[in-house]
Amino acid sequence: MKELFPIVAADVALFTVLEETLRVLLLQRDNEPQAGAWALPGALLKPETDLSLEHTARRALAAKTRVEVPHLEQVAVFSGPGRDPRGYSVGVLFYALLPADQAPAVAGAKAMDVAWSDVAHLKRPIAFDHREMIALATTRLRQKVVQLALPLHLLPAKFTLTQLQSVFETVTGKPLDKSSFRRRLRDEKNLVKLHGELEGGANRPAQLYRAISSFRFEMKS
Amino acid sequence: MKELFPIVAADVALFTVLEETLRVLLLQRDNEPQAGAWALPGALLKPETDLSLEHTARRALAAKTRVEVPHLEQVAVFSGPGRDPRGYSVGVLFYALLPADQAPAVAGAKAMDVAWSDVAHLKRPIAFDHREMIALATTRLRQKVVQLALPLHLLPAKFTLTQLQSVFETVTGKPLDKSSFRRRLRDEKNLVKLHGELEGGANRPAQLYRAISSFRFEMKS
DNA sequence: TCAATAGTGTCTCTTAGACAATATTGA
DNA sequence: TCAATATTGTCTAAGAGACACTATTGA
Repeated sequence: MKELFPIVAADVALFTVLEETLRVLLLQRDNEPQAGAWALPGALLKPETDLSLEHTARRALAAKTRVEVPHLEQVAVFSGPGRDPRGYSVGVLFYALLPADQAPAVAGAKAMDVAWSDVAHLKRPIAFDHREMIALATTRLRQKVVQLALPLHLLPAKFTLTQLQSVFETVTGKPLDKSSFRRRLRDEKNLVKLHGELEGGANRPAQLYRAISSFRFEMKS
Repeated sequence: MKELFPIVAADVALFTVLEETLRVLLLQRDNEPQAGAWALPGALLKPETDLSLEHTARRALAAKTRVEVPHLEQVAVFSGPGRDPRGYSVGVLFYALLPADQAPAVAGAKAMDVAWSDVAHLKRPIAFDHREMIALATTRLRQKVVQLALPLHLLPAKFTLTQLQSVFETVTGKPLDKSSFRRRLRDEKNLVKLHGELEGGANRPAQLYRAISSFRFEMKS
């Protein structure tokens, strides 16, 4: 009987950048199956309450997190009889971006079962097919950013151009020329110069910017 | 009770190019709900037999079509309580490409309930949220082609460069310079020159090409 | 003044687009 | 030869990357 209805779930790859590294949020599973292994936050679809699978995804994040993520995007659907021992399952994968300054609020020092893992070196045991999910979500995020979709959702509301470039380089994995990068930013007009300044350890302080209010994290062409 | 389990289905936007127009395959519904309206081919997930939702999608095409489509790709998931009056539904949308020379085999003159509709002018009544699905699948296809993913699956196995350019222009909706286009084709090496020739109504005959055997319809960067 | 980082200017090389010139066929 | 389309070549302009130069701060 259970075979007639698939399990439907939403899983979320929540990314942030810490220490110049692209990281994804993992939770250690308490229960079987795969107790002890690390998994993406996820939740089963509740038809009575969820207006869509995006709602399910947000609910999954809210359950383990206190943070509101601004950006949530579909990546792909994974399906099949062998993904989950509990039965035929359909898993809809999303990805979301979290500014670095909010990352500590998610994985506080207290929690042993929450981790921001470097996507390039996933050393923990990963549950189900979540390793593949992380790889695909990472690729998708990279593609978007390479096509010059500004990953502003990974930055705090106010940021310097150097910080923006650093996030860019971390996500894409490639260095960028400062001059060209700033030329591009000037031409597209997604940024607004603010009139306060920042830091300056022992050097020239940097201008702060914010995104224009209508900014959207979208493809270009 | 039915509320606890969502309906899970795969729908396919099958594209081809006829008369310099990008077209999508529509079927007229026999049964309620929405009898008489036109819908994308689709099928319910059968957990007992479908190894994945891509299988479900292929099965949906096979049911109304005799054609094997080479290329099938996920677009997005649509979900919610209001999409289908039969209950909460989760619909996974795919798109597929069919060479123009195989299009007649699908919608033969006999069938009144099969149509290749111009995606730019959908005049028939469209069932459910399939109009939105068609729009999204079209956008996705366009994006891929704009990024110079050669839409070779829309062409017969052998084709001329002029035919390829024409398909390109039809899908993207924009004219292309012949010289630049051929330069790009030469640089990427996805085509093989054949040594037979074609037509020539009253003019110079065109060289035929085919895709290299390892060709894949993928993003560039 | 020095170290360190922010910000700007200039040069070159690649590439896309415009457009012209040549080639080849049947009628 | 002519009409029609295929194929190739050349010029130009915009953009990306390399790299150097100037600016501003605290120590």
